[in-house]
Amino acid sequence: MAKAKKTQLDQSTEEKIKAAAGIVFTKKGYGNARTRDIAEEAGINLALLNYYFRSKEKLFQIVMAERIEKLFGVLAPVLNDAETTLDEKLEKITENYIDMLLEHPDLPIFVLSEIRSNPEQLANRVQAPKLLKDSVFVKQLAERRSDINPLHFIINLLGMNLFPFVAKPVLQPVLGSEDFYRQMMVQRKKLIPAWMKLMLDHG
Amino acid sequence: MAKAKKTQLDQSTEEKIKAAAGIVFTKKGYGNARTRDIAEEAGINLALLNYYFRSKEKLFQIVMAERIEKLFGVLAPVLNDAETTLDEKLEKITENYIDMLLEHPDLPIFVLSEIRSNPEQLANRVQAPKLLKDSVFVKQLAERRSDINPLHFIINLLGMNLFPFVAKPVLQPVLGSEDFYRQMMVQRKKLIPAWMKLMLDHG
DNA sequence: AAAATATTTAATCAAATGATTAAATATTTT
DNA sequence: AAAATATTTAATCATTTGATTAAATATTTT
Repeated sequence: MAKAKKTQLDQSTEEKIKAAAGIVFTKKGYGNARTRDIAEEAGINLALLNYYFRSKEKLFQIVMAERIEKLFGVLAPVLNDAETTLDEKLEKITENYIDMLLEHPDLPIFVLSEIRSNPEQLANRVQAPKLLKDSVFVKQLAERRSDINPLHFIINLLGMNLFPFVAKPVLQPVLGSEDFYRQMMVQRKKLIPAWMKLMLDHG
Repeated sequence: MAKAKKTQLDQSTEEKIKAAAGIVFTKKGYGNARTRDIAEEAGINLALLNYYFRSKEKLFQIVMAERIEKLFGVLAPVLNDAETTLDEKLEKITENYIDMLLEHPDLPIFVLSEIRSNPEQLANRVQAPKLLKDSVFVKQLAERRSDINPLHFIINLLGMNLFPFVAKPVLQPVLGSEDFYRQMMVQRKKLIPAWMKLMLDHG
């Protein structure tokens, strides 16, 4: 059998296709993406795509699983860290999200819009319920402000972090250059935790 | 010519098709939507769809123009109202948005995701720049807090209002029933202006 | 090197899908 | 009512697109 080299090539070509699929799916969405686009983006033959992954659908599932993990995987470790304070968690989540999203700006809109057009299949992959009920974060919040509904608080935190990326196609023209957009988001790394603390301390 | 009755039927059938297109496009997105789905949803023949609107693309443009107007048209009149205070504007925008979005929950994700997959054609239809630079709202904010960047402030306002709808497919399972989701959003009509005022008064 | 196995491609298929056509039916005008 | 016009449909076309096949090439094992 062709083992050593096979594995090497496998990885290389398979990864190339996966990466290309990620780019094309994320940019166009499942329905607008053509398998030929993906093959071209990967610099390979169309048949090869079906040789490695059985179908467009299968390839999409793999890409989507990675993306969901990337978008929501940031949360769990921070929310459940017993060593950090509530304030530190707000800072950490914001910094992690904005750093990551500056690298992958259309991740949120891609994941959320695909979930919308196929909720029964995708929505359950995000195990948000646990985090929002049993996490250390929720307990810390309850101790400090038992009158604040943790769900509202988390929606605000995620909204301030994710929304500017979801709305990027609309905001970009307002801001002009890509660079100025970036500056705004970097500013928010400090601002968002401050606003969130405001909600904790007053109101 | 068949004028009177023609116009009546025109309206009726044309509107039926447009409404059906709105439903199908909004639910599935352009790429995943089939013209046959739309025809079926409208209860008419496929050919009739092409008789009234030349193509899927043309029909989509019409639906999209309506949706963009619906999503962003709420803003301009309120932001430019010289008769209301800044605080009143925050309340008005929040109430308008949440009332409207409870009726059309997937409007934001639809519009934003279609803009993303076709920015060159759609992004410029939203004339956000003017509102965010010359509006009465921005002037009032500058008078009260010249140190606050109005763009950050508006992103926060829109994020708190729109994000829970953009993320609805993910939040819904957390909340359980549709009814509880609705309750949360109704609560936010009072909460969001309060949080925004907090940012104005402190920080 | 020969055999076995894995990888890649060009060519092709079959189904889905947007669009058209020609004919039938309904409505309006004269 | 007849003619003209508008509306609707069934059938069909042409293209796109996801997928397959059979053959060619490369790689690994023996």
